[in-house]
Amino acid sequence: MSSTLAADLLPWFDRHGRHDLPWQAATADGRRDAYRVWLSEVMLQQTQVATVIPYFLRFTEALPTLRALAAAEEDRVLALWSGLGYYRRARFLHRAARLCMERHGGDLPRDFDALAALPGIGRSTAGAILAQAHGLRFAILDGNVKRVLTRYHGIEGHPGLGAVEKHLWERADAHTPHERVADYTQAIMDLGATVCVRSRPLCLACPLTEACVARREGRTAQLPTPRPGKVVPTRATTMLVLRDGEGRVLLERRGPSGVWSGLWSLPEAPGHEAAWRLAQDHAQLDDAQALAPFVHVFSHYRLNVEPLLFDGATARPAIADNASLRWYARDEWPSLGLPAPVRTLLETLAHQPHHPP
DNA sequence: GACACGTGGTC
DNA sequence: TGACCAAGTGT
Repeated sequence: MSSTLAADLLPWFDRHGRHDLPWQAATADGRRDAYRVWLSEVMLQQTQVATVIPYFLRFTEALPTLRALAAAEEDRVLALWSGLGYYRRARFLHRAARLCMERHGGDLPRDFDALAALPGIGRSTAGAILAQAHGLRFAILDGNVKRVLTRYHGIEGHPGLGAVEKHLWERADAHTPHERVADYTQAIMDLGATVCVRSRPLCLACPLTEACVARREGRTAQLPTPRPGKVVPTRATTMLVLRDGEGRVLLERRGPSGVWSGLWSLPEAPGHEAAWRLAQDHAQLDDAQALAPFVHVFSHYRLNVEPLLFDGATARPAIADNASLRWYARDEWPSLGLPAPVRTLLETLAHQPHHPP
């Protein structure tokens, strides 16, 4: 298929695109570091640029190369990811780095199939890495591209549906030019992020406005077709804050599956009674204090959390401090992979200690 | 194909 | 305020 989309888009990109994102820095040979491109693409999965930038800077400062990432402990990787969400991405990233050391001589492969075979790298991320780092002609199809293309072509149906997505991949591939592929993929994402935004797109500033079906037919507000709504369930849990006389808190490493997998979190129980029983397994205590309950919203359910503070606990050392259950002092918290609400809760508590009810 | 998987911003 | 969802992938 012949297309003027790329030809219309690239001049706009040269003037209005984003050219100074931290992962765009060129190496000495004018290329981009594949490791940094990979890391940025994974961090950017389902996550916006403004959120990612500080995490990216911190991560690359701590682990500047694929080799350094592969050599790092998983706990360290999760600590660097802490607060960014979708923690499985970090575990996949780490595992993939080690696979690259074993299988690919310490580099990311430049072959699409080998790249997409690595954990956490799907079709779009593999295409982005090959295009951005190596200038190879591969299409991407992320949320930005889906939004631009559904409007540009007037494509109905939720982009997450298989048939719609298949159609979009065909369009995405057809529009990908043979020259300036890295710039093109960045350009179409920039357009989606800054002009063809979800609500109130800036069509007057859009270089594609003349050929855009949604614009011509007045359907920009209806496209892309929203996700079919569904009711999210609500769950409840009691989180135990066991704190000893020195301000150390008992944390538990979560299992390999489910939410917050691999992260250090507070021990949980189904209710206050069970919480008391669990607490007494780990420490000698005299009293508990109910802290302010809060709601944490995940993508697929709401979690009502009732934190229960057991202060002045005396640890039973026979039980505590094994591989997945440890008392951690406050100055150790920054180096742990903690779920965002747990970090918030602990920091809030540390700032306001010893408040009787 | 449907669902699991985080968090924070927007309107 | 709450629904919606943002540079997706794996099961």
